[in-house]
Amino acid sequence: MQTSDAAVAARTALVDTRRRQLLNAAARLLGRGGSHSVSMQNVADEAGVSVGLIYRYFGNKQELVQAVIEDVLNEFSLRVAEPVQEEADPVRRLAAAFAGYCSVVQELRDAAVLAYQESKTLEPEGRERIKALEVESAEPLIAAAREAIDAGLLGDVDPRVLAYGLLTTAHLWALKHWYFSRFMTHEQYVAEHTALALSSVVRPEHRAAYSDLLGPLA
Amino acid sequence: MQTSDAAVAARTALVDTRRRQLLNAAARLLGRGGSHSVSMQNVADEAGVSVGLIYRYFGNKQELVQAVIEDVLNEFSLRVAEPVQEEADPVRRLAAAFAGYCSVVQELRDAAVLAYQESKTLEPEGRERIKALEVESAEPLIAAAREAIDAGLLGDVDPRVLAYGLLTTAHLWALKHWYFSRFMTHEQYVAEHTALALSSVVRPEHRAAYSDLLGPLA
Amino acid sequence: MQTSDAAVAARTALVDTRRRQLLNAAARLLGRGGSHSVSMQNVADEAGVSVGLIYRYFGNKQELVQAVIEDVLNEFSLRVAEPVQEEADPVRRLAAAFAGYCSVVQELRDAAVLAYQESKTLEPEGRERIKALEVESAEPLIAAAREAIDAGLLGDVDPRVLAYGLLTTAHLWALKHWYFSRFMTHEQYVAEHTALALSSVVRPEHRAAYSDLLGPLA
Amino acid sequence: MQTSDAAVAARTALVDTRRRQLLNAAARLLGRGGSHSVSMQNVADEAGVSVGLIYRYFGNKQELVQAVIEDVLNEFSLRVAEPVQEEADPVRRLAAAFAGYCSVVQELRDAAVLAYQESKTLEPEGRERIKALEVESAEPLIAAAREAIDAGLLGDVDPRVLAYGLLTTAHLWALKHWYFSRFMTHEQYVAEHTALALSSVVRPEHRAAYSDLLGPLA
DNA sequence: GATGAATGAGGTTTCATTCAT
DNA sequence: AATGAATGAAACCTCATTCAT
Repeated sequence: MQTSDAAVAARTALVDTRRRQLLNAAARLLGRGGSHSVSMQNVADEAGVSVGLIYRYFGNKQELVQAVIEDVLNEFSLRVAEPVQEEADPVRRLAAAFAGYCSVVQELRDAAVLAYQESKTLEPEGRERIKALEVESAEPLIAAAREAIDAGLLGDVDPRVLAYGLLTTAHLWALKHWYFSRFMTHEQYVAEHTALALSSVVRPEHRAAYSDLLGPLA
Repeated sequence: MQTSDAAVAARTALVDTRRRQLLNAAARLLGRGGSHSVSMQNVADEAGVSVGLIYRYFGNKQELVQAVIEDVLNEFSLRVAEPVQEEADPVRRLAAAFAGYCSVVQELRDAAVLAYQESKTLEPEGRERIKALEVESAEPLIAAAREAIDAGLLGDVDPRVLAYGLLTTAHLWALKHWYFSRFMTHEQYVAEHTALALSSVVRPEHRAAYSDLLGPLA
Repeated sequence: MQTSDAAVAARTALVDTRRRQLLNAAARLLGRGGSHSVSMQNVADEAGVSVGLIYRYFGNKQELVQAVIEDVLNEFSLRVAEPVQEEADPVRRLAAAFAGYCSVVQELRDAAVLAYQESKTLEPEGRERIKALEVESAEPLIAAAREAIDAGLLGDVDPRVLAYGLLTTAHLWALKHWYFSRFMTHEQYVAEHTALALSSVVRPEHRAAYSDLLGPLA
Repeated sequence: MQTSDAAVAARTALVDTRRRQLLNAAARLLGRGGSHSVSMQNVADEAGVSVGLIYRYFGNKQELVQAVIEDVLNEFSLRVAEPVQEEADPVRRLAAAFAGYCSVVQELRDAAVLAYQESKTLEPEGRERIKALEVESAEPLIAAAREAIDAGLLGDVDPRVLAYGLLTTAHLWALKHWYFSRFMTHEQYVAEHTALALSSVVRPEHRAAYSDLLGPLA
């Protein structure tokens, strides 16, 4: 039936809208007051709905928290994929992916970090899913690193170690923002860490080609 | 009076013992079940004492949590100071300090990381004290980096950025231990990150002198 | 919208009902077992609701206790206003106001007195509000006394001293009810104290006019 | 045995000293912070002894509180007895007894009142003993009133009603001291209430004899 | 006699969750 | 679909009381 189809579509759309509305509200609260301020009542108030309604879209609080974290991790994957595809050179792809991570972190700041921390309170099953998503979100970096190594552009290094190091460096800004912002901007932070990371692995014979990324360490 | 003196000494010793007992119990719980599992009842049970007793040694829960975090941070400072003093060469001092951090992280693992995260729930005043301790615990690294730079051993880099990068790398093992332990030991992790960090900043003309630290990236 | 209006009205009514239900429960407990027996659990049980619900209507225990006391004081003001307005003669107005106080005391008995006593445990701000309400509730008595003095019906006396003396005399029945009830009824108590108070201040030349109030002391 | 006798005497003296020390400490706390501030720990601190020691002199907290109240009531009896004996005239004896009460109240202020209030938390048996003591402490007033009535000095009034009224008036200063002290001193308060009470009951033909007590109401 | 560390029941408060409307 | 009043388990904290020293 057409009506039924339309109704189903409308319902699905509403479900998505509501879920998004609630996830955003929760993320906003996380950013503002830390995990401590995420109560079901607060989420409801922040989203402008009733407490009861949350339970029509998320089975319980854990499911909501899990969804918020997965949402952030998905944002990472999405926001990194695009800049990566535009770069042909694998080293520049690596740098672009790192810059992508950094921009998501800068944007979501507290929410990004706090979402992580909350993960200790989740069920093992949910934790596994989050770990998987995290590994997945690191893939573009690992892939770029591996290709650069295979192309002989980088020295002998484990691509996973390199990639995770960059990923953590991206988060470091959110975690220690209170310290770094005393003496540098986020742009400087990204540039300096890009230079540091690349200068450690780019083979001497290719350094000249990336002098724009390596800066004074070229 | 001997008795009085002895009594006072005994009391002081007891206070210290109890505080340590409670801090350890809390740290153990943090490591096992995350901040979520640190209730006063749980700490009491874990320490084998009654709830009420905790309040003779810590004014309230926040004070206890604050003390746990400060305790961990002090442990960092202590454990890093020693290896650093034994090295004459500033670059090796940097490496030794990093290794010191890593060994504390390895030992306290979860407690180290989770203690940090909990800090979001503390009072601003306490947070400031923790930040100060953290900056202080990074000092040996920053000092070593600065001396190495002044000695012309390292390239042009901000010693604070370098130092905090290493500090975070040390924590990274605790945070992503579930990932890295799949394919490397903690020793390999330390060695590889030491090599990565140094190879990015040691001037080409001095690389040969540190080939033992730089490994394949030498 | 009708529904909305009706809903709002229903909610307001519910809020009022619940507050009253809880205030009454607390007052009942005060009367029965003293302030000692007013625990949130007891209030909840007495009112037939859950503990948590109390916190939807009162922010914390102090607010509840404060509200109970203010409620009693308001009852005094209300119950005294009416009989006072019906009397044209200021001396009779004074007597009517006193009788009004006494009847409230008789009805609320213990709650009335205990509510007072509890006030020592309140915040300074709340205490001030209670004092203000108390002074306010004494106003009708003071006003009547002042008019009677101005009309030359009473001797030279401070109307505030006279009024507060009567107010306390009213409370005295609640406080020492266990003593007086051995040998007199509440009606006799009111009559005797009315006579005592008036005979001390009514000028000799007007005593005859109030012989019904003065009784044997006329 | 002499030694034994002396030892017993010394022990008894110590017991009395300690009891007094603790009662005074408790009374001081009552006066300062209300019944709320009377915890065994606070009493111990205030008295400069350990918590455990209190239990060698009072079986439990209730016994201590009971003793504090009885102590205050005894103070009333003692302090009223003396001035009463010095007056030959029964009306002046009544006034002297009232003044005695007032001076104890003024001295013990809060403790006097708060001691009463606490009584609701005591065991029925203890309450009865307190009531008995209270009635007893009112005896001098009642006796004086009765004699004055028998001597034809006062009008037809129940001596118990008159006596208890005066007793409450004495307490009124402690209870509403915050109000009265705005516009009168304690001396004025005592004088005015003495005048009020006497003018209500002294027979017209004897008023002249007590014009010093009756003041402007003479 | 005296101490004060230790206990644990009981009080206040919060918050995830349910359910009648 | 949506509401929010109601619940009650569980958290934090206090304090009367005991007992080894």
